[in-house]
Amino acid sequence: MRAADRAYATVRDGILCGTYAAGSRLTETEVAQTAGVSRTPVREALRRLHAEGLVNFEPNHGAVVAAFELEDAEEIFELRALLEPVCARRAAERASPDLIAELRSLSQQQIEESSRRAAGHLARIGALNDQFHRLIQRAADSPRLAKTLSGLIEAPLILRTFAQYAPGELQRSADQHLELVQAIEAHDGAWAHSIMHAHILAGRATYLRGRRSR
Amino acid sequence: MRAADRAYATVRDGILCGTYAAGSRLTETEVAQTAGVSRTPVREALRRLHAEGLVNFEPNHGAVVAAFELEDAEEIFELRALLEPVCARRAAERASPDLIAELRSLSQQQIEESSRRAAGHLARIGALNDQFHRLIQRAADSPRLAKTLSGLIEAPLILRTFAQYAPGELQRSADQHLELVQAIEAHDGAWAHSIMHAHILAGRATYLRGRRSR
DNA sequence: GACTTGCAAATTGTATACAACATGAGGCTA
DNA sequence: TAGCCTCATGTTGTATACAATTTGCAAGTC
Repeated sequence: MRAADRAYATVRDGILCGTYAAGSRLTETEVAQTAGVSRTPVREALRRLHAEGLVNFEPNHGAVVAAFELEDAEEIFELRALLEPVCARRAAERASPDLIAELRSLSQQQIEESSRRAAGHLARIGALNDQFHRLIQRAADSPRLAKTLSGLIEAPLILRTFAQYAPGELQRSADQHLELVQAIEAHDGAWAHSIMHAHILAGRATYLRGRRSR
Repeated sequence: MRAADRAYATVRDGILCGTYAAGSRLTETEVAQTAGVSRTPVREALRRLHAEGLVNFEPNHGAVVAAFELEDAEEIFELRALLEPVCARRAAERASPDLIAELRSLSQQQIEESSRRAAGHLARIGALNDQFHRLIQRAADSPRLAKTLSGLIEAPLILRTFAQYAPGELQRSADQHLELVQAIEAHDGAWAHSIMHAHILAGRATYLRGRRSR
């Protein structure tokens, strides 16, 4: 693994896990020591994270961990509600049987986890959810769409902290994934578009409710 | 100006002007010598250009200038047709009188240039067009939307080479800009959305026709 | 004659040393 | 005492030296 990748992973994980709090400074030297590399690859990693919106640069003051306000969350959900349905429609028009099978498997695992609710099910569901959405992106076969969305998917990993699922919401989310698989299998772009749109808006509502209750 | 910025500008201009042809390699040493800086800022510049989609990295083989195929153009127009209308709608809901005045000024200059057709009018119109679209983005006040679109606006600067305007198309484009200003001034989001959508699709048609005629 | 293996050149990746710049504290002066 | 100036410190920005990896070519062998 390249040193730049190690530095990138170190900082990214630190941000997503909350080790690096929003607003805290990331000096190159400190990150370099933490990751066990020199400053050069650290600079590359920080620039990459900046491009992804996870850190900001204050001029001549280095990098700070990006803070996500309510406004940012609204913006992110608005863009996802716009782009992911298009992704789903393209996926419905293009997906191969193999890929559909994989999607189905993911959504069925998610349904199981959602009904069993065994220890650590939230983390596992989160991972399954990510995999599902990324697979849809791959099926959409649009590099620029995928790149745009990846910057919007990263952030929710932070936002997720806020999500407090009401009874039934986990189940609904999993059910929507399954319905999306059916729409894609039927190569029905409009159906896929609609259900994905509803899915994102439902997620938005869950997030906002969770946030208000703090 | 920082060395990294100089390196960035050097390569970017080279790509947009066609000095660096699509597919050609960009070795760090060569770029460093051309820009008159060391390799370190060149690396940063190339990474930035990669994030913007203007260059690609072949593993352990350095950077190559990105090539834009018909497929890429289709993808870019599809995304612009999706995002720029939303931008216009947001602008209509938010724009200040000052900003509207600026937009009006730009579109009127464009109308003049389009009817006079003096020497070099195509270049000037291109610049005015860019300014106009970027100003709409600023009015939309959505950093992530702007960032996403900037990566899609860069590419058309290359694609523009293909554009061959039929008589009246320049005039129509300028007229659409003016109508957009009116929609924004009326704070009519739906109107702004519609006219921008038509505007992008018209641009797409012009591009595709120009491309086919080669 | 074709394939493999080893070497050399070139290029990227990394580390470190140095320069420039901004910042903040402390003392000096009015 | 308030304001300003100076200097020390820390951080980023840049250059360069070095390491590691790859690629193409050539020579040797089967």
